Amino acid sequence: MRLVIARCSVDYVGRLTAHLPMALRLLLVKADGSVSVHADDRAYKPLNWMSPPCSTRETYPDGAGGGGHWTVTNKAGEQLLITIEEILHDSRHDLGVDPGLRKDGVEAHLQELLAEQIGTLGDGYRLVRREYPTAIGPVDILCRDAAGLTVAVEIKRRGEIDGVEQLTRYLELLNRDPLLTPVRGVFAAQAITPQARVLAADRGISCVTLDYDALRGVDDPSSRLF
Amino acid sequence: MRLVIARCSVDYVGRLTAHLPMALRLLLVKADGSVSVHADDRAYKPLNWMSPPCSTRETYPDGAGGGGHWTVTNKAGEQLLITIEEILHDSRHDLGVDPGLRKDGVEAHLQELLAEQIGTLGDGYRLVRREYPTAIGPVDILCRDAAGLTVAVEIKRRGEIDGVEQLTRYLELLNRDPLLTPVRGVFAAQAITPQARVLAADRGISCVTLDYDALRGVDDPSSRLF
DNA sequence: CCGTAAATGTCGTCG
DNA sequence: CGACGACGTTTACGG
Repeated sequence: MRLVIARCSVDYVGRLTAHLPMALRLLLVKADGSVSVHADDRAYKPLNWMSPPCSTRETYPDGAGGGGHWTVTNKAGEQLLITIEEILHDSRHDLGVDPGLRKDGVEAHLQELLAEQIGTLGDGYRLVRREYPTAIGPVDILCRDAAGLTVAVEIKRRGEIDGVEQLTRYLELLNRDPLLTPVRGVFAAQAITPQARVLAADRGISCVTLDYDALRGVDDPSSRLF
Repeated sequence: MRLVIARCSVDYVGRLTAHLPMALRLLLVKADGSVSVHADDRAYKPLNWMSPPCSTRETYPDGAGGGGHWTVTNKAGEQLLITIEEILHDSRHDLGVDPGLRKDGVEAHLQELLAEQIGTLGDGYRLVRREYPTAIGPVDILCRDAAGLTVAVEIKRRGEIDGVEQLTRYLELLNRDPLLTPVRGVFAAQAITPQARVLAADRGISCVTLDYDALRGVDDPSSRLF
């Protein structure tokens, strides 16, 4: 990883054109060749960047002390042009390969847990399958209730209006299948906004709030007392 | 801006829980107090971060040379806990305020171009107006076809399912206006996904792919030969 | 590699 | 402050 603090201007020509006037910024060059330009605010987003794979050509017409140009190019022909007036800091550091991030609490995990414990939705529920395919995308969970009627479940971490819309589209399609219809909808999330509840009720979709810790608790062997 | 290269492990507890095992990484502390943790790959996204506003508490129990803890907290109570084993580099740089990015547009430009060249949609089409107002927001373009029937156009750079939903809502409203009904829908984008096409067809909405260069070419004076 | 959905999305704007 | 839509979205996952 190379860290450069420099007075520079930046031009990006690619999916759009963008320009940064001359100012002091951090140039971050990573081991994969990627380049990002950071201002002194906003944690997440660089002002400008080039994602890997890409390559950089550096030129310093007036020698090592003077200004220079970096031209960063990728396969698609997108370009990041960095014009450097002055370099205030330039250091390199070998970090090695990162062991990577372990996440807990995402939607995929919720889906796994609910599929394993489909009885959470009601007694006698049986799983048909996860990621049940339709022409407009997979339904999170398809199952049958105690009466044998089909139920489509959409799972979100946060239940908002667009999730209800998504489930509505699936239900419309699924209900055209004579082998499945009538298909009922269940909207399951850790938290559901009032707006989403109103829309769901209007569409005849029932809402279920999921207790992540409870679902995980039943599943996690380490939490069992016996 | 403060740049720290350190052997560290990181735990995030907030909207989810995440853990990074001990490894060499870049810690980037910006003037707004934000903190991000970068590995030596990927230009855009840090491994972990805390967005501003947030505050950091640093403790070094064994003195300046030894390991330490950074606890970064925000208003919502989310926490980023950084355990530092060793610091290899630590520098501060005053960058000042950035003049900011100038972008040269995408979707707005597409809309202008298509409005100017509404005949792209078919012979005899006439523009009624851009940004035609409705109760739930403006329709990108309203026009009439050769037969004088009303057509609502939704324009996206990338045509996906959300765009079809948006246009559907507009059509529902517009068709309640006795002066306009029947209103037909056209979904126009540089590229349209298969599932968006399926949904559009299902809703009786036609799809048009836009050639940005061709639209611009007709418009751009610099490309004219005479 | 393409298509689709999730994201600690982030970041504007507008009510 | 919350909802909505755009983003050079980026990123992960499945066929």
